[in-house]
Amino acid sequence: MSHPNAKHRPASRESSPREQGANPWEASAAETTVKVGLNAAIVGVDEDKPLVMTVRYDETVSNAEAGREDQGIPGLPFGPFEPHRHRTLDSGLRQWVAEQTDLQLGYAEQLYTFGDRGREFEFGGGPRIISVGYLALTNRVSDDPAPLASWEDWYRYFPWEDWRDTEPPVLAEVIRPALIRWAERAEMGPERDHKRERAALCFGSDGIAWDEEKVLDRYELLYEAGLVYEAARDRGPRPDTPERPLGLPMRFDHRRILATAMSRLRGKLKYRPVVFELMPPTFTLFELQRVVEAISGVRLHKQNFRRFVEKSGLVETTGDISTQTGGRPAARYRFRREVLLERLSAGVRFSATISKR
Amino acid sequence: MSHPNAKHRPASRESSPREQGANPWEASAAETTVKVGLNAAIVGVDEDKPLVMTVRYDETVSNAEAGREDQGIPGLPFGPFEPHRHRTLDSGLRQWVAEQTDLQLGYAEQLYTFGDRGREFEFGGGPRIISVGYLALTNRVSDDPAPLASWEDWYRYFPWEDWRDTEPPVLAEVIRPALIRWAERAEMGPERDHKRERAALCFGSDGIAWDEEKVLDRYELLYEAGLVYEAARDRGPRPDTPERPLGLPMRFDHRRILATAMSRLRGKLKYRPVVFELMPPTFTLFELQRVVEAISGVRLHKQNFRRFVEKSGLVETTGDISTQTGGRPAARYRFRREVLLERLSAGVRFSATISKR
DNA sequence: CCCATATATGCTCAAGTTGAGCATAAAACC
DNA sequence: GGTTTTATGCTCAACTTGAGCATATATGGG
Repeated sequence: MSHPNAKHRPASRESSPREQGANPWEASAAETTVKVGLNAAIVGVDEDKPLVMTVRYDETVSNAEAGREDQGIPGLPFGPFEPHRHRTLDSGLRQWVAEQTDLQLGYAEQLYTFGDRGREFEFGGGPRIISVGYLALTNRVSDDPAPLASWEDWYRYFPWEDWRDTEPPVLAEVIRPALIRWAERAEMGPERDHKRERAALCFGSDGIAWDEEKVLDRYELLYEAGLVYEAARDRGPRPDTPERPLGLPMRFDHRRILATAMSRLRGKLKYRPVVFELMPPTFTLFELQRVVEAISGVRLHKQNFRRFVEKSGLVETTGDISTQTGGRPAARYRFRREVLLERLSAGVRFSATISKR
Repeated sequence: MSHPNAKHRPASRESSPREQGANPWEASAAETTVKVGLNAAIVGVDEDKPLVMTVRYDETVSNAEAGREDQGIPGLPFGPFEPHRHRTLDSGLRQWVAEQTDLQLGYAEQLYTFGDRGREFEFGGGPRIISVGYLALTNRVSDDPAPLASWEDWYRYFPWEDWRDTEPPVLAEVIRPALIRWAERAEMGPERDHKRERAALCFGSDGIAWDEEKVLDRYELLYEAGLVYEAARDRGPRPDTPERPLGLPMRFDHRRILATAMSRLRGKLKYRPVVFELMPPTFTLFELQRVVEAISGVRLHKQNFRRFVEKSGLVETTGDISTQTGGRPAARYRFRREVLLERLSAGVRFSATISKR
């Protein structure tokens, strides 16, 4: 049985063990040498559009490491960790981002380290590549980025993740039917049941609610079922590859890293005051709500949202009012940066409501 | 101002940038080559003792990479990732653990990837080493481990983390006074205030409650203040190095990885059903509570704990009763593994109470 | 100027959750 | 049989959450 929190896999001996008590570092250098890629999912919000920074390359990339079919497909800012040039992983990431996007990162946190990137790096014979993914947040979305860099609406890559107005039609029209076929291709019995259940858990259905935090699980399921471009790219055409693959693709495993970032951010929003990294210095409560909704992809109950935010102690009014709201003017607030040092630091709690606020 | 959730650091140009649009992988191999260490914090519980698997080495380790002063000091099971031998990071970890401890890992999750290990690896001139830390959970604590491996009470490494009976005396006797001196060594003004506040936040004090999840923050503060062995080992003696350093040391950065594991596990306990990985197939509710208390280091309210667990749907009774409890016999339960597939999956919620149950 | 329409903001209410403790049950030990 | 120990049932007040009603104050059109 699979485990949603972690992998249960018997430790098969892939080659012969060493003798007890040896120093594991004594293995020869050639066997232990790898390259480490640093990848940034940089997130911002413009009005009600969640944005991710992408980079395209002007040269034609031809070596095996760069992915054979990825020319022209944009990706996240990234570059190799260079031990002699970078003091830490973190600072290496910041340098690459600055060079490629002209953005000076503020908030950045490590997401995950991926060791298996499908198969695209297994030929070419060069050293194995490992990706360290980061999530970065910024409010500088109107600065001009470098020529090859640009902000993109993240729902272009994940159209099934935006439930703010309605359930995305692609779910009923494409995804759920394709996942049913995917399950049917397994032989009848526990495996088929398990696949069906997994699909229902990830994408919701009769009785199972949509969980906006499961972005990564959903992407990985679509990849496994061969419904995203990257699956065919990495493993050859699949039985059910649709004519119009789901969402826009990215280079390498960058869409997976973005999915990881979205999951983490949607989760963290609820228990840490991270939204404010995405806000301008002052804002109205409704602007704050729109940003939370943009990130989480669901609508919130307005009065309860303000009740929560006001009670939390995370913000204070500036005294100004904003009259550009289209209705009664709204009070402007600022984030109380001091609370980052207080024990109370809660995040922005919310629970989804059925459209309409 | 520091940020408790992530690092805010300006991206200083540590060396000259490349031209726009270049393929970052084209940097020469020598500049981008590193070694990756896989490290496992394997956790189990015996009665009410939280255990971590440690390994000692019988040979004298002499090369710079292994840490100059670490001979004889035990550490976590670890070994380098070997691309030709290991299919994934995960499977590499499992192999090393099997070889060094004779344990077949079940649940394992990645914790964090550390790129800067203090300074102990900066000389020697070999390739830079990066550590990927994992948290693993097991209930096989009574199996005999390999000769050089052994289970140790994790509070031997973190004596200030066990609040089950009383506030650990070392806090009032050693830690808090030393941290006050550490803050005083900063010049008067915002920096000193900030240090004082950070100490109070980490270790609690007037009005600020103990937060059992901040294990890593506390360890890092003690390291910075020079109060743990590893600080003197990595950076030379500090002004305030105590005669009796705090807790037992570990090799390399292994105590930091263990602290990360403890933080993650204490947090995750509350929202994912991970405790059950530490339990035998059947157990009484009080046995379950003792394990949660062992891990979290705080006492829980017994009636409320059972109310929560029963309501959660995570367990079902087996029909058996356990008569070895010292009092009225207790019903035995088993974990309903099915719930790992259900949407409801909550963790084990609790909040600390002031000793006494 | 008045009205329709927007958004902002205050307030209530029922249902559920949480923290704490009282009370009783059923073993073991003497 | 009484004491001790743990198990388990139950209550109660305080607080939180989800939902919606009502009022306030802008804007724009006639």
